[in-house]
Amino acid sequence: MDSGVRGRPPTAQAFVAGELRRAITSGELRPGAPIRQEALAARLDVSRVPLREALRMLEGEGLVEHRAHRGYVVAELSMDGLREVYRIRELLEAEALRVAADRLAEALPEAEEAQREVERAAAAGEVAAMAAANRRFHFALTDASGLPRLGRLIGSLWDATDAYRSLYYAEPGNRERVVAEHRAVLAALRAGDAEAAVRRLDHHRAGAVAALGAVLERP
Amino acid sequence: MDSGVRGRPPTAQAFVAGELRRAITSGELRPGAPIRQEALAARLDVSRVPLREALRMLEGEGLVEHRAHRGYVVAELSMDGLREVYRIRELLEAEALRVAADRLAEALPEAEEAQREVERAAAAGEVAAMAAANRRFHFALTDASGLPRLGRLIGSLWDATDAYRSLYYAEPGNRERVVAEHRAVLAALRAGDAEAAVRRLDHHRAGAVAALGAVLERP
DNA sequence: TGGGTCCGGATTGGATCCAGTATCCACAGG
DNA sequence: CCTGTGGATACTGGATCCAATCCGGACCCA
Repeated sequence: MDSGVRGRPPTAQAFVAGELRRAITSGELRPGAPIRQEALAARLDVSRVPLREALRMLEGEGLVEHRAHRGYVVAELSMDGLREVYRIRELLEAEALRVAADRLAEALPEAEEAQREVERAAAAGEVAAMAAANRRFHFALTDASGLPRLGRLIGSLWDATDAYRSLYYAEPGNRERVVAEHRAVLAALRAGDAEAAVRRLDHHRAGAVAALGAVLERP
Repeated sequence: MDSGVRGRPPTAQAFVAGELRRAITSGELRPGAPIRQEALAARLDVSRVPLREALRMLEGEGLVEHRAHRGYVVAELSMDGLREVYRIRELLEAEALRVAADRLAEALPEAEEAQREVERAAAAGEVAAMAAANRRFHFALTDASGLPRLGRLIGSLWDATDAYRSLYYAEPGNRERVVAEHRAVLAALRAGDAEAAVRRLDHHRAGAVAALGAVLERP
């Protein structure tokens, strides 16, 4: 038995992939930034081989892009791309919620717990913590569908915008809006009204698109 | 300038990825079969490094699965998984068609061309050619939406069932059914009725699920 | 006889080294 | 002054070699 260190991945690839996800979603690596393999590998204390495999994983998740002989770049999102991602999320998350309709009561405690953390982090201005809790909130709902592929797909759509999400959480107004919209969703869920929850999630997303668009259109 | 050889990929990874896709979708590599890296690398005359990166790509596309220190396996699909994939396709392809509604006239020639090839291959019993033409047919429609992410997503859902599709094309009855259903879709498109096309595509998919289910439930 | 342990082969994961390609800049020519 | 060409350089892509892990079977012991 090894551990004591809690859950360090069993392969270097997995470790590197995790670190890169964190760096990208936290804004440490900005969209559009090129990824210099040698430097990164040295920094993480692995060779370039597992780094490259990790980058291929992230490419599949839409977090980075690759061009032959020119290397990897942190994925950028155009305004059109942003709208597309959110439109697809609208379709898939609505489906997830409808499938989960009868099981939503079971998912509620988890969502409420996540929401408490969202509110705490929002008030404290802890952007990274808020992003993480926000994700927990939403996935508590969609995962209740019990459809693993659907969940993974929705997850990858979230990933595609994570790099920007932390940027727009930086503004207090956006954080407050998110908190309020989450509460509206929760209210619908407590009332057992899945369709109302779907509508309020749509509204929530529309707000996010507007705010993200503002972030995205500046340098 | 090099060529003459038509379009051999610029990297070994891309070449290997292409070969693997072909092998999997053609049924040469069966679902559930383990992938022995050394043997495959030797067979394709590359080292294991580009092979592993190619496998990571295919993992992102859902064609293979990976477990640490135990290697890659051609992805298997349960009956539930199959239904899930087709349900998601239903949502996304309907969206693509609706977005493309006004541009469908432009996409028609490509679709009709593909359909001619589908019919030829169906009659000749050329399974692989039929699978390829079938894909061209469907993507002529969805690509008309002009939404690249949506197109890629739908593509990856197709990939997930490709390994089985060629198995069920092996039966003449299934081939004839596909041809007939495609004709119905085309008729709706020629009439400029996108909603009717959506309904007929739904019907087409339902037929596929039934037939695939039969294939999937036997050894 | 059943179960657990330990060893050996096979296979995957990782590091280092080498080759090929793209980019950038200097410089020649118009 | 601008354009195009050539070469230097830095980076990515690939091959080989080594280490770590898993799996099957023999063996020992209760």
